[in-house]
Amino acid sequence: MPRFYATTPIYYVNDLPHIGHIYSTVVGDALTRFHRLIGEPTRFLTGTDEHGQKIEKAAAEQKLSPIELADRVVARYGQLWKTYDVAHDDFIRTTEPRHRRGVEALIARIEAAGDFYTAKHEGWYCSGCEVFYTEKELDAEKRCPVHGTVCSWESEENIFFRLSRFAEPLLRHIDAHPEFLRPETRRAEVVSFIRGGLNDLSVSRTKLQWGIPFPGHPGHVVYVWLDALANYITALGFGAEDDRLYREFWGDPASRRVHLIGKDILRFHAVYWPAFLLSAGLPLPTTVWAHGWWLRDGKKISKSVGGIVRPDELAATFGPDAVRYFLLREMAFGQDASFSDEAFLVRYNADLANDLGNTVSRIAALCRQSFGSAPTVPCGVNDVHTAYRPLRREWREAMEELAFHRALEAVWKLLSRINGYVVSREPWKILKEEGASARLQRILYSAAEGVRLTAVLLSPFLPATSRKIFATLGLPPRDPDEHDLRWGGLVLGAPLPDAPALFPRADIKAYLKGDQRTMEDKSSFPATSPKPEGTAPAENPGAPVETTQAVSPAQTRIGIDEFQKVRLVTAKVLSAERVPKSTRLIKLQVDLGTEERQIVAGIAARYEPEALVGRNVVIVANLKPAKLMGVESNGMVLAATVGEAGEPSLLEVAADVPPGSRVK
RNA sequence: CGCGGGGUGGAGCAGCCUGGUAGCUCGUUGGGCUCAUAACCCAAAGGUCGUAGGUUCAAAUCCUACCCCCGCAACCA
Repeated sequence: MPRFYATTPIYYVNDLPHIGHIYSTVVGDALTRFHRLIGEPTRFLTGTDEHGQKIEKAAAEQKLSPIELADRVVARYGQLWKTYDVAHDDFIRTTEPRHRRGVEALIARIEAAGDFYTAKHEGWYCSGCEVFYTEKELDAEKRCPVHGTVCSWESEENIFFRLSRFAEPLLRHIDAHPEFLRPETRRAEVVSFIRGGLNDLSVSRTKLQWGIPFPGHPGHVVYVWLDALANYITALGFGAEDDRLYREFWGDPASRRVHLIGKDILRFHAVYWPAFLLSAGLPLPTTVWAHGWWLRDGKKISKSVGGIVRPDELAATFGPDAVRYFLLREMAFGQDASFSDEAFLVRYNADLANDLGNTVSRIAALCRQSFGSAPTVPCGVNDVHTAYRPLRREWREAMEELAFHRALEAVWKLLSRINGYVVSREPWKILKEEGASARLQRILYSAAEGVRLTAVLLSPFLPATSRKIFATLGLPPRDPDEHDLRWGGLVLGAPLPDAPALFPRADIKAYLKGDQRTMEDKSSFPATSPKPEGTAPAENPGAPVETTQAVSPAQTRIGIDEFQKVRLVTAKVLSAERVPKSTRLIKLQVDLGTEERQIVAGIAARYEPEALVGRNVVIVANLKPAKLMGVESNGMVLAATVGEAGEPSLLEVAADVPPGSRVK
């Protein structure tokens, strides 16, 4: 029996979980639940990445040791996966001894293959990415392409991995295994990246302590990605005395090994990781599946606007299964999708309340009214049964392609057939006319059995709901197995408990209105904590969408002394012009009374330069100078940011206030 | 030539890899049903599949060029 192994990225613990993490994990959960359901020995792994500079830093900022910080975030993940009914078989932390042993074993093999060498490494280093960039990859200002922060020229003695050796083997592998990189567009991306040439990769660091000591090289710590990627096999016991799981789920050529990742970490999984494995002489993953990103209302959330909490709130109000459903149904797996409250609510009502919930309660009620129990006469030939088989195939084929949205569509077709069947047979009329006849028994058996099968097909996606439906039909509420996929699993004459509605209809208008209020309430205090320096959403493993869910609990107030460090003064705009080629920036000359200075402000979206001249504004006077688009800015003009788009609205000061007046 | 995504009935999307009657959901209209969560069922209206070429017996799908929109970054100090 072929084995199936799926992994999520391991999540970086400098940040609390957000919808991207939830998505990757729910996808992995649905996928592995499916494989378990069809009877394959299956393993699902998730975990956390706990080493690296950023963690050291983030921990220091919160006055914690790195491991304390990690423990906290891990606990949070634990709760979250429990809430979302995630049935992972293992949770790996890169700080665990078993992981370290495995990494050491992996490194030993690469070492033995002769793919490490030591050299002095100089280059442009981004502390955010923990990566050296080539001249070519940076712009004229030497800014990191991911973070946009300026990289520094660093020099250190490093251990290098001969990545360059693997360009050809990788291309050959990709070519020979169409299923290796999915979807197709990602594959093309990787091929062109490899064709562009691979540089050897520095795989050790001497600047930090928080990592796995590099074997045989005191003072060196293993590069976080080499460390992190190895989790996929260390969690299976690679390098341990008992490596049975490794041999079964990874070492066996017949096993399927699927990495689910966000498209932002494609390069690491499609190039570096396979290269490490090739060097070590180990099997490669069968598939690296890069999914898209969740966008908020069609756009990524602006950093300065502070985003709005959703998944948490929606899960609390409508249940985690509703969120799972939305995530899996709404995204065409592989592409980007948009998360909006309205879309969520529409799906919730139409699919979950009307189609699924109503059908379940409708059939259960019919049975209860007719027989006071489940039907007592089975039926093997009917429209529902006829519809079921092809739909089950459709469901299964979609799942094999990880097309969750299509698999769910197939399930909903079944629901539709059940409803159609019931309407055409009008069991309520039969009950009046002939009572609980054998005919009525057969009809309701067909419908109820259809509902049971719906619950089975649904179990990978909505495990809790599936169990509830089982209970409603008088069956033991458990996770189904492959035998349950066959027609005829209903228990005849089972007592039917009174069951509350699975998904009570939502009043969309009321919700959206009430929501507006909570949004405003929330914005009245700072919802986002300052991000660790150099951190951008894009570098988190998983699909990064920022929500304030990723907020640290520290909403500390500051003392007056701290506030007074900021020198706010009024100023009069002398002249204003657009910064060439820029869409948002305006260059201002302002009069501070005692001096004149140049400030660049990102307000062009709302203000015409001409309209600014002569205006009194409030500025931060003691801000470090910065260059924006090559133009120097010596201060910051204060403006309110309005709405999700963050439109600027300048602070007004009465015309008779002289320039240079202190604001406090 | 910065990177990426997209342009398919009123809205939101799938289909494109592996050419062969254009599909789903919501909405609209008409009808049915009254068991069920004002739910469910049936039917109808509604589409130059961004544009122009090309390949082909056949193109939403493959190729070429172009247009437009969006995200990211460059530019929120």
